[in-house]
Amino acid sequence: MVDQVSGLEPALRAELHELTASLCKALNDPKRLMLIYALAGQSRSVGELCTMLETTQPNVSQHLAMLKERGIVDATRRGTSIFYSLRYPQLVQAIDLLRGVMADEVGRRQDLVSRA
Amino acid sequence: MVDQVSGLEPALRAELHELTASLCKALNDPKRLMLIYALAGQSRSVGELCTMLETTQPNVSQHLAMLKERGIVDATRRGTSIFYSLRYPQLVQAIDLLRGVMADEVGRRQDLVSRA
DNA sequence: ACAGAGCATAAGTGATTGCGCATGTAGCCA
DNA sequence: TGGCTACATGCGCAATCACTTATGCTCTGT
Repeated sequence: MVDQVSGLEPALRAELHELTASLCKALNDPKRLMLIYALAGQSRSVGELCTMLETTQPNVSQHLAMLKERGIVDATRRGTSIFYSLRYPQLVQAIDLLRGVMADEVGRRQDLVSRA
Repeated sequence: MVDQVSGLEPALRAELHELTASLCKALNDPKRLMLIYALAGQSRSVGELCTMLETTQPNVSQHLAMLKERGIVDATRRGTSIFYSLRYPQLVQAIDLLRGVMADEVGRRQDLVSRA
């Protein structure tokens, strides 16, 4: 896929990077990542998510609204509650891959420290 | 890995999400994504990157500094130039995975539009 | 030592972000 | 209908962001 990207017109390539950056922007907040992992495998109501994240209800709703805008998450009403679910479960795998890179880097830094 | 995450103490889990979010923050800018893809497979000088990104030299330097802080990128001096390279080539694969999710979502939205 | 090339850094600015607080809205039950 | 629960939304604030302009630093060649 890298070769496909480098073969694109600069304008198209920039647009693609813009889209990808928009997705990454949804992932650049710890609480949103917690939300995504909380929704991995099962849908949950806003109240449940508030308890899990230990934060206020408006705060959770705002983050959920952003994830919904980007199509990352789906909302369904059941009674008075609204249940959210992940639209793309593969997203969790992608984040895990990023986390793997991060783990390597953390290990490298600890090596540097212990060697000092 | 999801199960490993969900088995962690809440505090540790939050810290891990903080680290991952820090990495995502490095990816949430189109120009930084372009930098990463420009460095995929070969190292490049700041001047080269300025030409490729069509932006000013301080701008590129600032983005590179941020990527370097997070250990995403390495810098080596050769003469008067400084060459940057990707420290974790797997990062590109991870971004490609994210891009795949994005492509699915774009297709879904186009379906919605054409159906209206 | 000096001039210039290549890059980093500092300061200032407008725009965006996450958050708390207050309020609005939709469904359930008496 | 009224009141309650569950959630969404609007507003204001402090913090952060990306960018431009100006300046500093580090090498190389003379």
